[in-house]
Amino acid sequence: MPAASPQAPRPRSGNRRDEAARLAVLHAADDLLVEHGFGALTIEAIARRAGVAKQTIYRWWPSKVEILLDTLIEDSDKRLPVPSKTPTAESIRGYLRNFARFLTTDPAGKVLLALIAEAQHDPQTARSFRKRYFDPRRDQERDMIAHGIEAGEIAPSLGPDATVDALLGPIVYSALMGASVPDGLVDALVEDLLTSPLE
Amino acid sequence: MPAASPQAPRPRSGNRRDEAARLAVLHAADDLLVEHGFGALTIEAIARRAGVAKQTIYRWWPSKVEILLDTLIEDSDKRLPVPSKTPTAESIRGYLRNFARFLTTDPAGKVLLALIAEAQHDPQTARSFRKRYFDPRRDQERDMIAHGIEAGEIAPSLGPDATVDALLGPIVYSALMGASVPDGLVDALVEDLLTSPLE
Amino acid sequence: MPAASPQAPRPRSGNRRDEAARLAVLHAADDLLVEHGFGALTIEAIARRAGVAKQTIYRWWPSKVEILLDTLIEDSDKRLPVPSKTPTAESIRGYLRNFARFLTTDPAGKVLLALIAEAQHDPQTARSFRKRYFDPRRDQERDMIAHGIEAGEIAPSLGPDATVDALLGPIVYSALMGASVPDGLVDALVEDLLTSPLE
Amino acid sequence: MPAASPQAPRPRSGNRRDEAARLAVLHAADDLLVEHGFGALTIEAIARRAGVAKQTIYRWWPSKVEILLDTLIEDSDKRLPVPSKTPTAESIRGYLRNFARFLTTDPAGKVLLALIAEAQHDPQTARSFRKRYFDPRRDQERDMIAHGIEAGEIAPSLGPDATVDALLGPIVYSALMGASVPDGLVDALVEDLLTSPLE
DNA sequence: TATTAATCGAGACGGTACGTCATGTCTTTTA
DNA sequence: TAAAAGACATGACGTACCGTCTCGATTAATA
Repeated sequence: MPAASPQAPRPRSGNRRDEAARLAVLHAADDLLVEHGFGALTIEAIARRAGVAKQTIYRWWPSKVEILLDTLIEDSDKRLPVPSKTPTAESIRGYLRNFARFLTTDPAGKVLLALIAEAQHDPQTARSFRKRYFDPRRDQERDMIAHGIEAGEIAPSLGPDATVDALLGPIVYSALMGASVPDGLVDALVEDLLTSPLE
Repeated sequence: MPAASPQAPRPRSGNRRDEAARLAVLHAADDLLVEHGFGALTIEAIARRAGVAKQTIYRWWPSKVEILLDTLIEDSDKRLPVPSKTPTAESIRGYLRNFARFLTTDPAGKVLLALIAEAQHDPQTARSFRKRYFDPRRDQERDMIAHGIEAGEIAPSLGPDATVDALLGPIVYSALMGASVPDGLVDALVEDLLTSPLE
Repeated sequence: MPAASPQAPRPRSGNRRDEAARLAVLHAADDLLVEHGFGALTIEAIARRAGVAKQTIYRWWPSKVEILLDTLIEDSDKRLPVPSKTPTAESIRGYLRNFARFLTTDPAGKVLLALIAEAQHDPQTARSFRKRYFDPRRDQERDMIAHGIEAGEIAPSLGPDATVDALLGPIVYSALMGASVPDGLVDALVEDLLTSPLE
Repeated sequence: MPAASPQAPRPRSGNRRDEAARLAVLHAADDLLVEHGFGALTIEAIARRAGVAKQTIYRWWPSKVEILLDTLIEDSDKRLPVPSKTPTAESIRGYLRNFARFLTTDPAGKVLLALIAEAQHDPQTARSFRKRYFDPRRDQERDMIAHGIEAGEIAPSLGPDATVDALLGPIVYSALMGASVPDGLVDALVEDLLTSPLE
């Protein structure tokens, strides 16, 4: 009835995948990362915290990175949507500010930074991260810029892809270096990069 | 001439620190990172490869990160100097192009990316990286921009610090995502960000 | 059917303790002690020789001494039984001769000597040795003497406990000093100590 | 005059062997054994405690066992002399009582027990222990018994060597097992073993 | 009176073993 | 068939000592 108090052990599942176990793993991974850092994010610790057998994790996820990707994709779809219609300089600036906030404040931002980091250490992570997170999102961001150009809202001197790098790069770079990202930086980037020098 | 053939074991040092052992460790760490990735970079593996006892590593370095920092600092001082005099848009573009090349091509660039990554995973690494590498270099980069402004060579719309982020961020971001960094991106960044919109 | 050739790796166990691993450890420890001495008896060497992970040893035994105690108890129950019924001077002499043979000839005797030795070096070993081996066996030996007295078979001038020391002490002492223990010594001890001076 | 306060470091020696260093090593080894057990008796610890360089120890002693032998020989010559003249049952009993006291109470007794133990673990120790300590002392003890027989003071049924084993064995055995050695045991051994049954 | 030679404290060095931890695979038991 | 439990082989962790070595200083005997 009261749905899984910590005392009463989650009921064993039977022969279908146990959704409660899946969620317990995702939350445990998220919590461990935020609370104790990537170093504490071991399969053993996740299993311990989730109250789940290691084998259950290995059965459904090939690595801890995939667990993080699951949480990241879900969270960033929810809290960091790419504006898809009416892409104006204004809405783009809004996205960038949200992106900066996400990276520096949101717990899910820690997950993104951790995955960017882990992708440097491990090629399989790099592949999976690009395929499941980065490439789809980059496509949306590129489209955002491209549509803005088509609509005459913006006139960057760089191509859409390079423009995305030029806008997001500084934000990510600052966040990686542990610095905050002031709104002024975002505003100035939008000003300098999205407005044609001829205007 | 005779000087340490590979057969003849490196002469034991005695009372003072053994420079040969120090270099062997630095090179082993560098090589392992480049050849087999950060995952293979264990103290045991470094010791094995360098032909050095683990204790010798622990005696002189508090962590493998510090070993990498030693190599990075040495290499980037050598191969990625920040232009200190006559900072013109031209020389700044040269530095940025060199930076892009360093990050994407130079083995030491892998070290830098690995350290940026590891700094996300471990706060102590973050501290050490900032203190020993990032902060001093950032100071030089900021000065480069500031002197350029004073000399009237450039007129960015952002402050010196933000300008550095805006220039380096996209390069780092692209490299982190595994992309190459075309000269065109660098040139356009310089064009858009260093030249006053009024000119 | 052919049951674990050396090539075919021992089948992994699963949930329950692996009896094959347990035996492999006991035999490896025994063999190493006999072949290369106590100095070669390291946990690493036992694990290596048994084809077992160190952790498997640490999981089940708190120290290498306990491994030796396991083998000693099993072996001495089997090959050095204390005569429990009809304790005559004759049967006691038989036990003492067997004891001398065990100490000087039987591989398990080396284990006993090693444990007596290690008990001098380490209090925890001393405790464990007394509790698991010495005290129970001493109880049996004392009973043997006491029953012999009750039955009128022997009439030692010392109490049962001291009689045990007086009989076993010289044998152990000789063995510790690397000397053989001639039957004559045993016989004379029995003659002098178990027979009442009045007879 | 005040001779080496702990603050003022012992003066460096120069060309000749430094007697102060030698004594410092012997005392440090002794103290460490008594205070912290054989396990704490490492060359490093001895050097640390003695305020001496490791090399100084290795220069003069081939192993820590030889250090202990040095102290043991000196101490037992002083505090456990074998009665050399007028060996009566009485003086022999006195020696045995002293021996029991030495083993169970005297710090040097700990050294003897430790060496007996270590001799079981290491053949080189066994050789050195026999040659430097056990054999010479055994010679004296055998002579003691033999002279007593010649003088008609005692009439053991065993030969001199076996008599020594029969007398000392129980004492050593009890001490090794951590038990005290009551005077009664000694007296009874003397009574039973040194007096001819015919008397 | 210098020089030589041995000793000393100090401590770096290449190693081995320690006892702990996480990995990913496996098996048993329960539902 | 899934899941909890947990044993297993593997291998890295960071620490402690091992025994060897080289240093610079000290001090006594030799030249």
